Amino acid sequence: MDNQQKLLECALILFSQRGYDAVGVSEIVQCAEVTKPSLYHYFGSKRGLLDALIKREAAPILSKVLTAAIYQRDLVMTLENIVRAYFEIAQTQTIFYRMQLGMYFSPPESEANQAIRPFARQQREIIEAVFLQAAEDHGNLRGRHVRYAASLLGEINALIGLYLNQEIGLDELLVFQSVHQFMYGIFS
Amino acid sequence: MDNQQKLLECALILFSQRGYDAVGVSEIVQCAEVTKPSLYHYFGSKRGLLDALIKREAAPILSKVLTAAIYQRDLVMTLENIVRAYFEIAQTQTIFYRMQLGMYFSPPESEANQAIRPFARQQREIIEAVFLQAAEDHGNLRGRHVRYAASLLGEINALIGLYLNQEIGLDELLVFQSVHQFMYGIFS
DNA sequence: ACATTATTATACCGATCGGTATAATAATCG
DNA sequence: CGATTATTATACCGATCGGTATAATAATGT
Repeated sequence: MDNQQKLLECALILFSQRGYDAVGVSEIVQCAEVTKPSLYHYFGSKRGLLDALIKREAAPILSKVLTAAIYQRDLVMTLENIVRAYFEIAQTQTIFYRMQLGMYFSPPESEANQAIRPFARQQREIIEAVFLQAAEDHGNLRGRHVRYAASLLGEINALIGLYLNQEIGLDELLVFQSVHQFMYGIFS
Repeated sequence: MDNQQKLLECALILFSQRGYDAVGVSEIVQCAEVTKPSLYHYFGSKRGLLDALIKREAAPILSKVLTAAIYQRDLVMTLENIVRAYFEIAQTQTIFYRMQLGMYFSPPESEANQAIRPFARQQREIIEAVFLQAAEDHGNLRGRHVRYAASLLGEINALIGLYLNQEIGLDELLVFQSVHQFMYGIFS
C-alpha cells in the first residue's frame, strides 16, 4: 500500500474515532509512518486530505444508492432496495459511515460539515427523486417529497445508529419491517 | 447577568456554531469579557464548562419530555405529546438542541459525545418506557421497544433537522402527521 | 473595622496546532 | 549515462492549545 493510501486509511480511522477537529496532522502522519511534507505534497492541507477521503469513500456509496433508487412504479420495492443498500453500506464501510454521520450533524460552520455537505445533498436528492416520481402514481404523496426523504433517511440512520452501538443487527427482516412501517403512514 | 452565566451563554453559542473541539478557551472568555482564571475558577476545565452547560440546559428538557411521556393507555396521544414536546423544545432551545444533536452523533471517543451521552440515554429510556408500558396493552409491540424508541427519535430528529435548516416549520399538523405515519407501521 | 473568602488581573507554562523552506534522495525518462 | 521529476527527511515557523502560579482586588460576615 503506498503512502497516499496509508494516509487516507489512517485519517479515516482517526477522524471516525475522535472527530476531524480533535485529530492533529502530526498524529495522522505518525500513524501512516510518513512525514508531514509528504501529506502536504499529496493533499495540500488537512482539509484537502479530508476532501480526498470523502471523494474516495463516497463514490461507491452513491453508486449503490443510485442503483437501488431506480423507481419502477413499485414504491415498496424501491424503498426496500434503498434501505437494503444503506444497510449493506453501513456493514461494508462501517468506519466511514460513522464518520459521515458525525460530520453531517456537525455545526454548519464547522469544516467537517462543510466538507460532507455536498455528499449528503446528493444522497437526499436521490431519495427525493424517488418520492417525486412516485407522486406521479400516488397523488397523495405530492408536495411531501422533502419531508418523506428526510423521514426515511432519519429512520435508516436511527437503525444504523443502533447497529453501530451493537444493539441490533441489520438483516433482511429489518429491511421489510422498517419499510413496511414507513409505508403505512404515507398512504393513510 | 453574572460572569458565570455569561460564560455558559458564550460557550453555548460558540459550541453550537463550530463544535466543542474547534472552539478555544481563549475565544470563550473573550466573548464573555472575562479572563481565563475566572473560567477555571468556576468550572475547573473546558470539559467542566461543557458539563455545566449540559446540566443547565438538559434539566428543563428532560422535565418536559418526562411530563409528555406519561402513558395513560392511549399510545397515539402519548406519542403526539412527546413529538409536540420535542418540537417545542427545538423552538425554545434551538441553539442547544443543535449542539446536543451534533454531540450525540460525534465519535464515541470524543469528549463531546462522552459529555452528552448520559443526557441522550435518559431521553431514550423515557421513550422506551412508553413502548414498554404500551406493550402491556398491545402485545404485538413486545420486545421491540428499543427499536421503536430509536425509530421515533430518528423521525423526530429528522424533522427537527429540516426545521434547523429552515426547510419546514414545526406545527400541530406535523405532530399529527408524523405520529400517524409512525403508528400505522407499528400495528400492521 | 477586620479577617476571611470569593473573584479577578497579569503573566506565563510546555505542548501542540496547521503549515513550510531547504535540500537530499528515489524514481522515471530520453 | 545524465537530466528531470516526484517524493521524502530534517528542521523549523508563528500561533494557539488547555491550563496555572502569584498576587491584587472585591465582596462578605462578624
